[in-house]
Amino acid sequence: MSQKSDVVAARKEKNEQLSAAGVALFPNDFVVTHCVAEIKAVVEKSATDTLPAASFSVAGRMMAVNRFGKSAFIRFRDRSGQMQAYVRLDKVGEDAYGLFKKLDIGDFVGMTGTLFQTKTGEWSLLADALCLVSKATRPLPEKFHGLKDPEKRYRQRYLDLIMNSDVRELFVRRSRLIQAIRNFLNDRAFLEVETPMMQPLPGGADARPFKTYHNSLGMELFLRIAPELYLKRLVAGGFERVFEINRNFRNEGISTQHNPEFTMLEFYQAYATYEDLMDLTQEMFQKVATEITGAEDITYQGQQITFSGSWRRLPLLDSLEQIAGVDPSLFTQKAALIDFAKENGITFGAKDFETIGIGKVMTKIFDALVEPKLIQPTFITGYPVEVSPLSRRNRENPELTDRFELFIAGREIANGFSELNDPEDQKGRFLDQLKNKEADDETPAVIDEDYIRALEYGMPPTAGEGIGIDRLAMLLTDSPSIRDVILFPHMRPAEA
RNA sequence: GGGCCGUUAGCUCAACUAGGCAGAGCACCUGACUCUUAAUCAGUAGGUUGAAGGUUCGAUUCCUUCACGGCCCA
Repeated sequence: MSQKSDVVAARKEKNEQLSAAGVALFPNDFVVTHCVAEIKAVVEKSATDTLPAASFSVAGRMMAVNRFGKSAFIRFRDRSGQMQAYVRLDKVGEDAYGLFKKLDIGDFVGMTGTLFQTKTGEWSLLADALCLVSKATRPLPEKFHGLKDPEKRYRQRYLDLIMNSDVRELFVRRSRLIQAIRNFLNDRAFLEVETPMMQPLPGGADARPFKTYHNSLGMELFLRIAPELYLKRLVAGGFERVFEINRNFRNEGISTQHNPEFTMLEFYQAYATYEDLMDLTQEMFQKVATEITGAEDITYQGQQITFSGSWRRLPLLDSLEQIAGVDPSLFTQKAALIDFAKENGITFGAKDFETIGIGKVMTKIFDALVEPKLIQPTFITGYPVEVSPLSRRNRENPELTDRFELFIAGREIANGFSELNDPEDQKGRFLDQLKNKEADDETPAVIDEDYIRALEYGMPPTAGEGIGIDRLAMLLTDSPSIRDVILFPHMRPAEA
């Protein structure tokens, strides 16, 4: 047996001894009157030379103990912070001190006492009483180096959170980010809704879905790849401003940018256009960044990024010309454009090569040569109809759509467009999509007729947008990997 | 899917280059200590070196396969 088991076995034996001596290992009757932050606030308010006479009852996890025989310092932590307590035999008495001597780092203790200042000036709790609140049977990782192994940090996130305060703060920040977005949209009369995660037809994006099965209905269902088609049904239903912050599932590769399930904000606003949403997005990011980081400028992986001011808006074709160096005369010559792509090391699947449209070639070139260079927030506009099956056509150039994507730090962060609300055009686009779809049995080869029907009842002109919350969280927490901003990133099962 | 790197005590890491008894710090256990904060001092104990196989008198070290993870690429 390993040492770990020996430590655990030793602690279990100790637990039995404590139980036999009448000590409850997991009581729930300790009454907490203050959290650490509240106690610290009391200290702040008091005159420095006045001892607050009040008594405080506080509970927390023991993170470190310095023992001196008949007294000891404990560093303990609760949700609000960490502080120190001083436990003395002559204050807590023989029984409590005897119990305390048997406690381990990692245990939860409850203490009642008054405040005093140590020789070094640190305000500490002088315990009058101490009890065990919850016993830890496994030892915590080492206090100084903590837990570093990334695999263990992701698999046992609870340990990561116990040991690494920066991780704890990061996830608090993520939570605040989502709250800030929610407030921003609520303030603008958007209604938060929930739409199906399990869908009979996976739609609203181009991605491979996860399949599942409903036993009593005897039917196949798909985890959603996007909520889009349902949210627009709601707009047709009269909810003119809706949003949803929830999980999407895509059955594709895993990387520092991709987790199989990820969090997406989608919102729809009737009587708005994609241009309105660019303004709104800019405002949202500026407000949220200020709220979360305290400034409109951030540093991401060593790069200075500023959200302030008005962001660059660049048509896709112009970006290909200016940043990728594509001669505009190629924009109408598919073969020549493919040659350009190949010269630049862009590969096409053999099947792709026959059926690929010129719009798709353009976006491939864009992905390879333009996207990585868009460090400062940039809206790329005017995507080809071919790659935008749900977007409204541009009035002047019906081969392009009224759509934008937002890029920051070389990554796609958001995607928005004026919605296509012409049911005939929409149906035609769905049918085209179906025609060009690679033959696979992953997804049903049928179109979402009910969505078409909803459009046939009439949907007001609307603009909608999706924002990747995980990627935004990465930016605002300076995290290199999406796993760092997802509490439980997907992992293969550990070896038995 | 491909390339590179990693996996050694509960945790953080040595030992591998050039094969020769697997080590340290912290944690644990025993003892001392009533102002420490990586407390200190003394002592004890803790290992299937990710798994399987191969080469060898001898493998943590070299080779092969596999598992899991990290980074990069597709």
